[in-house]
Amino acid sequence: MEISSMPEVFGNKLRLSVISALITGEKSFSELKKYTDATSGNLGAQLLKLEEWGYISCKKEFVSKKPQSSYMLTETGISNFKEYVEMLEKVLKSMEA
Amino acid sequence: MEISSMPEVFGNKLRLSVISALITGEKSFSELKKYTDATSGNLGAQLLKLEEWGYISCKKEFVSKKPQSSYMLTETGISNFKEYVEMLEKVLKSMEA
DNA sequence: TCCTTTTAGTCTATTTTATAGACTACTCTA
DNA sequence: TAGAGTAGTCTATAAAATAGACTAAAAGGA
Repeated sequence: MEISSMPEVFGNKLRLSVISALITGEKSFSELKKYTDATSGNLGAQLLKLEEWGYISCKKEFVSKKPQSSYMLTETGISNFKEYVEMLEKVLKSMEA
Repeated sequence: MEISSMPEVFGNKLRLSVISALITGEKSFSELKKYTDATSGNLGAQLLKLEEWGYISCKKEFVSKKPQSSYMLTETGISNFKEYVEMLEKVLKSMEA
């Protein structure tokens, strides 16, 4: 991956926080809100983008009649994140060389 | 470094491109312009921010009566970039665990 | 029954940031 | 004297992020 083709998705702190939160497993809207300390509006907007870009998916269920949303990273999301980190590692190494 | 305290500087593709270009050595305004394919206005604005945040420094000289600008990463810039990459590596590893 | 809490958002207005490109300024070369 | 190269600045516009008021539906307690 070239830095010039870096996906837009990584250019935002909140989106990176969400990715970071979900990499260890699925989380609900409320859990993400606590973890990222974001407002509902902003979190909702960034989750929508992440979903549109195919980085996360969302499962909505009712558990004992309570709504239970569950956000998780997709395979695409994980592999693109890996690629991004590897690209940055390469940049760093190009200095050491 | 916590992802929540990720510096704003890394949240922009052009700024990351500039850092990536300078990590192998100093470059002029024109060289950065070619490398990043940015417009003058945008490049100028982002260079100013990078300088204000202490990530780059600029040396201006006249070499055989031609202006010769020379942008380079500061120690702070390099170490903060390292920290950023290392933070992302940790996030990735937390998944593999 | 009515009020509050929990869960999960949406919607819109505002603020912030990024971006393009016209313009300035100086020097050298043809 | 008219470009071309170097190095930007300035301003208007566009795009993005952000806050927070608002909606909705069910549970649980007074």
